Amino acid sequence: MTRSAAAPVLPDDVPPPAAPLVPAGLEQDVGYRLRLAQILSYRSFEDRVTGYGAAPRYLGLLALIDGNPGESQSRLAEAVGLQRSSLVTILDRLEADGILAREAVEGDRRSKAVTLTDRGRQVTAELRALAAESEARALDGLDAATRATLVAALDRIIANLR
Amino acid sequence: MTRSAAAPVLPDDVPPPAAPLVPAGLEQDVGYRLRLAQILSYRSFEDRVTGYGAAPRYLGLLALIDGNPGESQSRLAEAVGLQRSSLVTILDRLEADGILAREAVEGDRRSKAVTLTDRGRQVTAELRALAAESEARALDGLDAATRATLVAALDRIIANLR
DNA sequence: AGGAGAATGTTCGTCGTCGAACAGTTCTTC
DNA sequence: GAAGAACTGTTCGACGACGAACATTCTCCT
Repeated sequence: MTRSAAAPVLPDDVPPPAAPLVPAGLEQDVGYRLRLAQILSYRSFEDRVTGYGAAPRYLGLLALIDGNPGESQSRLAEAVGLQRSSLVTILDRLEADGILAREAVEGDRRSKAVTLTDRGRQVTAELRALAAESEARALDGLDAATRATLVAALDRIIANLR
Repeated sequence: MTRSAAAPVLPDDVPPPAAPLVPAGLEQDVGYRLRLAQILSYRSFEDRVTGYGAAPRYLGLLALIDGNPGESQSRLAEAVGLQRSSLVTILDRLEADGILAREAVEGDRRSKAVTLTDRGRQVTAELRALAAESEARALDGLDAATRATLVAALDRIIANLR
């Protein structure tokens, strides 16, 4: 990073690529990177995908319902790290869009079983493919072993904080 | 997940620990984990720290200003992954709290140089210590090599998406 | 010079998320 | 069995972040 004493030959009419700012004292902080990586990753995915309404933002939720049909709203909320109350609005919209359905569950008249519709499953599948593309860009340059370590480490963090 | 044919010996009056739900098709997805880990990590930190007003939420920003005093709002916003317009409100409050200051920069009357006050530096230092505690909990069980790989991988992801 | 274009910080309307409350239902415990 | 606690989904008010505008200032070109 230190500019060598030997002046560069080419005229630097091109400004240096604006060395990324580094937070003092958080040089090794994981939380800081976690937040930044998440914001950028999310944005890059949403910018790339259009025409699916609110679904892309909630792909994680949709995949969760897909893999665990009939689950209650409470458990879904906890699994995706959202508040029960927040989930209500989200499910309202996705239900209005014909992507999922809330059905009565026999044996407990309080809770509702959340399920994907056929259309919901199709939309989820398409979004999954787009997410995979987006993720490939994000993970470019990381070999398989590093990716595996990354996934395992994140899982451990999630488990520690749950 | 399939229940073995051999019935468990102990009476399971204790319900199974509610096996965490897994999103179908995203079993290896990094974006999903990134978001979840970030939400939980953030929440755990904010729950643990009280009495600092709005500062904890913006520790990353404060550390950034601490390490790069005099930087413009635009560059700060980009570095921390926020919108320029969002940063205005945040800086307004932190400035009102006496944590930072916006000074005129000579040579460009558009931009303003953001700096920490003495009090701001002290608050940042205290929050940094608290963040380190919180992070220790999150990273429990990960050895030094794994942590280093994690940090490097996140840095790479951030660089790829920037 | 001088005018088009870009960059800076800012305001404003919109929307998503939270947290505290609530009514209805189920569980627990005496 | 009946009352109290615990859980379900829900509503409502408060607040944060966004995106599109804007006025001001700077830069670049010819």
